[in-house]
Amino acid sequence: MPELPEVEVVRRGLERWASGRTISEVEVLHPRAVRRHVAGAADFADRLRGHRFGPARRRGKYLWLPLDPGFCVLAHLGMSGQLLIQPSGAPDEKHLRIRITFEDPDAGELRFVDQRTFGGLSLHPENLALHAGDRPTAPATAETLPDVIAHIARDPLDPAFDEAAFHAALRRSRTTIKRALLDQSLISGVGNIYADEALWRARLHYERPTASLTRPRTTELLDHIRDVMHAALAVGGTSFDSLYVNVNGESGYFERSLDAYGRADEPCRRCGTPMRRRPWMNRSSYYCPRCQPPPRPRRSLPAAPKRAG
DNA sequence: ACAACGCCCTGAGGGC
DNA sequence: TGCCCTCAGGGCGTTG
Repeated sequence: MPELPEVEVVRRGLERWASGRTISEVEVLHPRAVRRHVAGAADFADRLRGHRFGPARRRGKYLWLPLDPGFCVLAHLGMSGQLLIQPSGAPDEKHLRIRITFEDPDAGELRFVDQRTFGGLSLHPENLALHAGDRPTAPATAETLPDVIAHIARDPLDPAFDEAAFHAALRRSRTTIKRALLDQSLISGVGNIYADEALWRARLHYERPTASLTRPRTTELLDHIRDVMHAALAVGGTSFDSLYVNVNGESGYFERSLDAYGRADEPCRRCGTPMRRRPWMNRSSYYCPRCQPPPRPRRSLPAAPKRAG
């Protein structure tokens, strides 16, 4: 389940093994892998052929490689997607969906492998854009963004992440904290696993109303998100120094270092209380019932917080 | 406008 | 052995 740290590791691998290469051929083996490319698989292949990949970029869980100025190939790994560099002629993976070969025969080939087909590749214009979450008064940056992900907010590791704007959005919103963390238009790169980890570290229950968070609490939560992501990056970032673009969503970090996710009935690493799993939004939330007590129910539906001045 | 739900998809694993 | 059910869940289109 690739979240920001895993996707960043893939970006680094692409930067090393794909950027600067010129594409010779593209083979789409499953149409669903290019479903976001509305013009279809043949058009996708035709428009890539002969172009050269620029530097690998990332926004949240999205990756892209610029081609000619003005357009780019965008990738999302979904749940199970992998981008691999394999030697030419290596046996096809069972769930190989797209193969991109390079003019340099020694460069191997770039493969998109995806069991569950939630991920995919597509071609898009790349525009100068005022990014979601940016202050209108912020100085214009020279950054460009694929048009279809202009709504994706910056991630918490981005130096330009606007913490004040994020906190203001939390105060304004009538939702709960975990929903907000998974809302990629508010903050990007956080998925179910890192949300549960950061909430455990911050001792916040997943149903805590966002409007009740103080600014210091928001800052603390963001710091925990950054810490857990940096820890995952430190582990995952070490294993891509081969011909593989490491993509495996399971960076090894999972088994060893998770404090909340997947630990139902196991003792909380802080207080020993058995951890709980609760069904939540067609998925699961893991938390410690003692360290992360549920918020007290409101007498009535909370009105949007009004603050004078 | 905003919040929340349902669907897309495949394979692993459990129960019987 | 095999069948059916549940679970994993990011993002987007639809509904409320």
